[in-house]
Amino acid sequence: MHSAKLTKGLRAAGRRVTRTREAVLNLLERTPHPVSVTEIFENLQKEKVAIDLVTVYRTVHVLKDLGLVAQIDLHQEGHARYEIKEGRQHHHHIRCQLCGTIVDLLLCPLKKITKIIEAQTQFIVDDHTLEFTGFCPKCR
Amino acid sequence: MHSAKLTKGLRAAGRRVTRTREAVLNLLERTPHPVSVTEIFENLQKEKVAIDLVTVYRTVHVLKDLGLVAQIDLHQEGHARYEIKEGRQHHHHIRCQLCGTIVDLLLCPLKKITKIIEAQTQFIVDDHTLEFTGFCPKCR
DNA sequence: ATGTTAATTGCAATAACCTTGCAATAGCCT
DNA sequence: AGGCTATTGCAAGGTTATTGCAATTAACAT
Repeated sequence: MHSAKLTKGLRAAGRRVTRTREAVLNLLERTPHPVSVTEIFENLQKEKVAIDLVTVYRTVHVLKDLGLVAQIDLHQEGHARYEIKEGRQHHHHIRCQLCGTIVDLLLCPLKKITKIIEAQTQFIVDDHTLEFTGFCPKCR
Repeated sequence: MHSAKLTKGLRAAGRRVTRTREAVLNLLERTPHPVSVTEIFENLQKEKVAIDLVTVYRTVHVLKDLGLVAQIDLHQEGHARYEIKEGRQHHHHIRCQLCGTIVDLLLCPLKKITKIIEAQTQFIVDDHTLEFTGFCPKCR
């Protein structure tokens, strides 16, 4: 219910540990898939946590800057999602085109590919995004 | 300067061949990287093609529905891009984090992976998106 | 504990991107 | 050429995200 990483990170950045930051991070820790700002806001409201939507936007930015949370932009969704980074290995997602269910993929086939791309393009590769879409077991 | 595919596709869908649709498709055919709606609009204005921004939005939707154009959503850009599909093989992109340059990648390592993912998740995989980010030769 | 200082919050307003409603325009068919 | 109706331009509206500012509150010193 209380994150040492959060306190440490905020302090190191000259920022403050607040109720809202703990509430948002805690919600993300309990949520097993990437969630939108609106979903964070609505879920906190259900739990009677008083927070403004704007504060949620600002908070996910702070958590992202601290490296505690990752921003996930799924194809054609029109809004960002966020998921906890701490304690999770690098992974990608697959999303159902019909019901919107998002499932984690625990493999990433791109480590070897990166070197090939660097040789081909003369870029230094820093990051990548990968997403699959299709039909989930219920909708197929 | 005139696309048979466009005429054929539009007719088949009970739609009309118009000056603006030809102008947008033609611009995309001449542009070697994915462009935003605003870029399409500005480039056409430079070429003295009279067209409204709203019409550009509507036109890229039509071209996408016809399968002539692909929508590309790059990570954290906040707007869609579009590129010509006709005559181009399946590919992905790498984008420079500093100057924004987008370069095509002519390889796709995901065909084999798809089967593994289908076995793992019980999804039927329909599509995927892949994007690399990093630093281009000029900015590295 | 209490006061001081500055980061944070909530609210309203604004921005960016995209869509919709509707009258005027212009393809397309006969 | 004339008529039907898809398309366009303009204005308005929608959604997601950001910014300005006064009120609040965390953090620190006394």
